[in-house]
Amino acid sequence: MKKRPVTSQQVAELAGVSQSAVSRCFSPKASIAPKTKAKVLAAAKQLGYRPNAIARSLITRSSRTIAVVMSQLDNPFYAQMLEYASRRFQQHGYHLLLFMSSDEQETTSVMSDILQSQADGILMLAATLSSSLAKECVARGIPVVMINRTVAFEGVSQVASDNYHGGYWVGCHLVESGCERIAFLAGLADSSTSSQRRQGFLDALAEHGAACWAEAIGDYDFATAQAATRALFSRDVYPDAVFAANDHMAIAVIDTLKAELGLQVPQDVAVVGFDNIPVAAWPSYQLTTVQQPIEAMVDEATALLLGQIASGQVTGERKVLPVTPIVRASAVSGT
Amino acid sequence: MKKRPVTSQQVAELAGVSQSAVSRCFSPKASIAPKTKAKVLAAAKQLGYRPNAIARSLITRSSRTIAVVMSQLDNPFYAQMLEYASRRFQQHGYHLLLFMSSDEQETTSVMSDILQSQADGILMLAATLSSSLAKECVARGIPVVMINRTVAFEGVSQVASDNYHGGYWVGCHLVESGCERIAFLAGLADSSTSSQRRQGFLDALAEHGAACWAEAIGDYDFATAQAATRALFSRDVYPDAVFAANDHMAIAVIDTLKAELGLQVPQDVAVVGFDNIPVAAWPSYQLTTVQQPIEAMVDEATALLLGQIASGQVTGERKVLPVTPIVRASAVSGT
DNA sequence: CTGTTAGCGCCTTCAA
DNA sequence: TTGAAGGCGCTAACAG
Repeated sequence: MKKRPVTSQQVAELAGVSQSAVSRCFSPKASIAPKTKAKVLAAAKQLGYRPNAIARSLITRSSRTIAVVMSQLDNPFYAQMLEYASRRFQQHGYHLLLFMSSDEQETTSVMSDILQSQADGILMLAATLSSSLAKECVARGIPVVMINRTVAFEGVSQVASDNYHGGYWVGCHLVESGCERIAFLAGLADSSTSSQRRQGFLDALAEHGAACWAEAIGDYDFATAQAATRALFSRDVYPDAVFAANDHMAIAVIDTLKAELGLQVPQDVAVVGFDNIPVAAWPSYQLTTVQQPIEAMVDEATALLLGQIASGQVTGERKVLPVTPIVRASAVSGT
Repeated sequence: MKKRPVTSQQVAELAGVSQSAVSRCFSPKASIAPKTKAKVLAAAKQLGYRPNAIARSLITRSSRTIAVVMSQLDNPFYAQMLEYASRRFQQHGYHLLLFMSSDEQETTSVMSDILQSQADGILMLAATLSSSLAKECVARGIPVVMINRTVAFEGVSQVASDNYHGGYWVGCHLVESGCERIAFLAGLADSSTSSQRRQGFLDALAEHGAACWAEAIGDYDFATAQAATRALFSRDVYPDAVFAANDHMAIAVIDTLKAELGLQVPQDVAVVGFDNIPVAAWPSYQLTTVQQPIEAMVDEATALLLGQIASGQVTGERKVLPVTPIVRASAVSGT
């Protein structure tokens, strides 16, 4: 059966001091005589005492907890982000409460749980928030940082990589490589990442006097991207280059081209992705892509959250971090 | 600045009832007159009241939180598990507190945080616990369930797939396919998963009058597995089959064989993995493997944790779930 | 530096 | 069914 945990009161009795003396021994900044501290720690060890973080939170009004809302963990890009974020916050004495939410409706119910959980801050990884919910967080003074997603509301902070210039680079690279029938495979229709990458890409083509030859939607999903690829290549004249809005889909494109359509990459079709997930570097793919600075993005988000928590001010800041083109075999210059 | 949240006291005043009446409106099983409840809910909505879960936990002594300890999130197999587990617990009104821990030493410090967090249960995904720590959890009545890892201590529950028979099947399959120089690529040396798979595999070979031709260690890591592959194939006579202890490494083997060594799979070398991660099904790999029942494993772990939390009894149970061979092109019968 | 005294926001007996 | 009262385990003034 569940035993009642040891309390600071019991430690105090054993050590022959007051309960608050025990409390002070476990608060970094409290002043306590070394001698009493030793007595208390001895008693605590003997009883197996651990401070109750719940009780502490109640009075300090700080749970030292960050709620993380994610939409997909099957994309290694976001899995990496989560792992790094967890370690980062752990370093600062914060813990992550994980919530999965696929759509905005689910997010609403999840946010209710988050608000009750008294999380000190909210980190959204590729998940969106309705503006009414965002408003409530701001009203309550809970900082929210969104990574790679945009919300039309003042007060929530946003961290993103420079999707526009990433897309722009891809456009330039493909045109300069001599490609003439360039297709774009979009991610989720309503995601800012996909539309910004697309816009930069289209602008680059336009500046070179070129245009996008075909477009399709892959929803950032493997199977959907495969279907889209089949559609794009179903006619006699097909694209000689595909820019997929992320690596996950680019891999799907390459596999479909090679295995189903008997086409070579990059000889027949050049393929470019976005993210630079580990798979992109594998010998079988050698995917040319645009690297997002995962760690820098998380560092920025961490700083934003912790800063706002410390100051008690929620400020809707926007950070855009530079991306890095990675040229591999799937789309080389001069193909 | 951070506003003080609305309390049940304030709601009570606005509704003209006592604070305990408000409390009862937010407890499912409490009895309350419909009329009062309506008044209270109206007042609560007007003020934007949300019950404070921290305060509730303090008195109910239940945080409705499960601590999850993971070692690697870059292996999609465990990312999938985490996602599914999160949704599963969410359904039951529990939330996950995420902790990353690479080695047993780090686990020790992480466990200290977990114990303080008052988590109602602990789920370990491919992470190990020292027996002293396990002992402490049991002593405190906190149920622990480990997935795919073993600990030499009574009291913690364990869920695993049938690694032995999975390995056994692989051994049979490769011998029956006519392979004669079969190599094994181990995962982490001290992991039960790797050693059980190996044992089943060796037993199968022995029963067929065969033996393992070579062994190497890949630590469940991509780069290490690549290096191991180079070593295995550095001599004139090299293996005609490789059984990698998981898919992640099997993919590394295939890539290294194809890209660096100019060998064909399965014509020159048959390759088999373990897990059946999504990548295994991709056209470029078509990896023959042994599928672990992810959802069944998590369901089992969930049931064990919630059952023990409900009963207040921690019982060290062991569940072994059946695996499913998946034959794809990387190692077919009669090669 | 130490003990005493109030609560943090809520649940839960106990009477009414 | 409802209100009043007493904590849950701890931190944070305040005196001493």
